[in-house]
Amino acid sequence: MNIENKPEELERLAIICKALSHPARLAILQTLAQRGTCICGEIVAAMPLSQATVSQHLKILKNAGLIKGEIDAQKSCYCIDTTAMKELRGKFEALFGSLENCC
Amino acid sequence: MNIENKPEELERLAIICKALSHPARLAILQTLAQRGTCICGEIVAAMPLSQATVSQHLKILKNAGLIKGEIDAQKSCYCIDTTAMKELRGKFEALFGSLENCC
DNA sequence: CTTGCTTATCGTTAATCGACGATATACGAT
DNA sequence: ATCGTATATCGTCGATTAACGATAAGCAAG
Repeated sequence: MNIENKPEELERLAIICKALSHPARLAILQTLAQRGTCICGEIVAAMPLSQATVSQHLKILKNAGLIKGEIDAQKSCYCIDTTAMKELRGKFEALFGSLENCC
Repeated sequence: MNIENKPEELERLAIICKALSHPARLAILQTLAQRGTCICGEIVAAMPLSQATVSQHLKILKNAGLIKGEIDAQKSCYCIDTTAMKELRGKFEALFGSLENCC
């Protein structure tokens, strides 16, 4: 009776991991986690990348469900979606929860 | 006093996540986690991919440090590297450990 | 030493990614 | 209405990825 991830769950986890697979995006998440409250283009200022590139990374993170964003006046506010974080943790748990035996 | 990941740590985490960012590789890890003891080409049999492709995925996982492999006779044995798993968990903890405030 | 089995690597192709400049869109202020 | 600011999207291009067949390498058995 294994806690087994079904193919579509692996697919979903893979999408999340892909979103996490770039240093710039991790840096964005780190910034969001530190400042907690939403940030907008401060992220652009804090990174050595063009505005277009940062916006693209933000979109990827958002599409993966890792962050939420809402438009406030002409500024955009982003923050980490804690639900996704719990989902991530849960899936990892299901995958590697019971690993003790090895070669 | 933040528990902050340095750039090179983010880089390392990104590499791990990239290795995890493909369903086939997650499936391989799942198989290894379930069977626990090392497997070799059973993985190939268990997957709808060619032997070459599976071997490539195994190499990627190994390069990322997620699995260990050793050659036994003419067969190769792989298993999950629990150290890497702990590292992964630790880095996530450092990144998202303190997230409560949101927009 | 040759055959058969297992795994790794090579070479190729199509697809996707990452970065950026150039727009486009939205909106407050003048 | 026009301007300036903030953000998103488009189009492009070089780099990387994913998949596979073909082939190489290693080894046990005959």
